[in-house]
Amino acid sequence: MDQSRFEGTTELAQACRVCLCRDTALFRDLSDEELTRFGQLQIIDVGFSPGDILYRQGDPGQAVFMIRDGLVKLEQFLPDGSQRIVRLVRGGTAIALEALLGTDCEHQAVALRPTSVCRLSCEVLQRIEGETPRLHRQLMAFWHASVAEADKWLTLLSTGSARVRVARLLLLLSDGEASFEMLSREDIGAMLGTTTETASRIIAEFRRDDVLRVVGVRRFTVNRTALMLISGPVV
Amino acid sequence: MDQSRFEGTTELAQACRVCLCRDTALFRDLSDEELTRFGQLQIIDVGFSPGDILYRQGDPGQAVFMIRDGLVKLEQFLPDGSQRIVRLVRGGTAIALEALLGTDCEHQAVALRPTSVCRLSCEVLQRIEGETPRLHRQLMAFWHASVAEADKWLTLLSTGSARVRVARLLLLLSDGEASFEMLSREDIGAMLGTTTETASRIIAEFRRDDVLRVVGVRRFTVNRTALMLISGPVV
DNA sequence: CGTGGCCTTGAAGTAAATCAACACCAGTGG
DNA sequence: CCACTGGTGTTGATTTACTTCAAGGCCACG
Repeated sequence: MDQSRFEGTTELAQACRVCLCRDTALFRDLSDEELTRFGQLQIIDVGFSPGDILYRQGDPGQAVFMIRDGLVKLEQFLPDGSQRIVRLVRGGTAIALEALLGTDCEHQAVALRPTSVCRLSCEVLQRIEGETPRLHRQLMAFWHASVAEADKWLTLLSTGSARVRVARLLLLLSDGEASFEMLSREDIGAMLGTTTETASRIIAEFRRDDVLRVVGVRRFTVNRTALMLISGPVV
Repeated sequence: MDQSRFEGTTELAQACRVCLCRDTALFRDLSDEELTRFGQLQIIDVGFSPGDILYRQGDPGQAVFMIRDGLVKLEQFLPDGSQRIVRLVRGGTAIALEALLGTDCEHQAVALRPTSVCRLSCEVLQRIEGETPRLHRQLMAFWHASVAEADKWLTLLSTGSARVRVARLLLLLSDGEASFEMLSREDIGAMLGTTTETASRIIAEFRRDDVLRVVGVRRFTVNRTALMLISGPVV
């Protein structure tokens, strides 16, 4: 928030035309004419550093956030103060969609890596939505992605032994890339529903067994086939 | 499926006008005129008995199901054959929403109690959607409900000790009603990510401690204050 | 050169899985 | 009617997995 690296409303039709959003996201289906028209509206480009809070649980929902690049955790707090990370989101994801329904924010969103975001004010989105039904399909796709991701976390990251769950998480984190930046043990615990100690122990074990290899500060490569063996008793 | 108790396409504008859907659900915002118009379309009223499968994971998504009454579990299978119940849904919920996006069914839906359902074919819904933007808001509300429920399950039913999770589940199951019908220990295990034995042991313990009381075959009443004490170290 | 934050590790205790047996009941067929 | 069966729930004994509590290491940072 306070540590935002850049922020502005400058010529957004222009910005969106070139930015990632154009290809992957919300306005993909809009014509150039429409884009130009909406460009006048309040769409704000924001940057966050690791640890920055995009919004807090219970905040009035006034905007949807379109992640352009980076990594963000969505966490929920229980009445007793404990917390659980319910999802990680990367570039191409829309979060705080509940704002469109006038609901308060249901999660706290915290950047885990340097992250750039489009902040789309709700009123604007609702206006656009009324005018261009094509946006609906896109919005539905984002809703769908949220549900699918939530279900995936439940089945993959909350089922089975801690060892299996860590393996599955590492597979997800390392997906596609050659190496990846490890998260804090505390976050891993909060994602898997374990203590930080068990997360640490299992990761240490994976390193000893050469399933994980250190390639830099907090950077690792994984042995995907080994992880798949651990994660799924595929018989 | 084969055990459907009733099924038909009879005068649906009429049916919807009187059925629960009218008040709680998808077409709540439509005018009578619109309802009549859509009544000609393919909306099928189906009944299921406990154990019946509404649809299977991987089925081509051709329809959205609006639960009118009853109880349905949504489960996902892991490659190794194990499974996890990701949500329970009751009357007033829409499921298989992913069908609207042309995706295959992501869950298997199984009735746990006698259940009545409106089956809304996708093409129809999409056509209606194009004509009446008001339906969007309603659809978004259903998407939102799915995400919110999924997140709730993750935070409440997959976090903490088995005892705490069982307590939270019982609070959810008994919500509002004086007594409720207990689910099989196997299903409870599949919801909480435990074995059936631990589910059984904890429920037996709750009975011994008078937190649960038997009031009929598979029917129980709960001591909600006791459960709340167990479920949340609310300090 | 401390200091604080994160990670690791150990030892001990506890919670849950596992394996196995049995009770209970509804349904089935003698 | 009884004996048999399969499904579901309960319970016990044992092993294993995880938490808890505690200590110490490592490293970035002031």
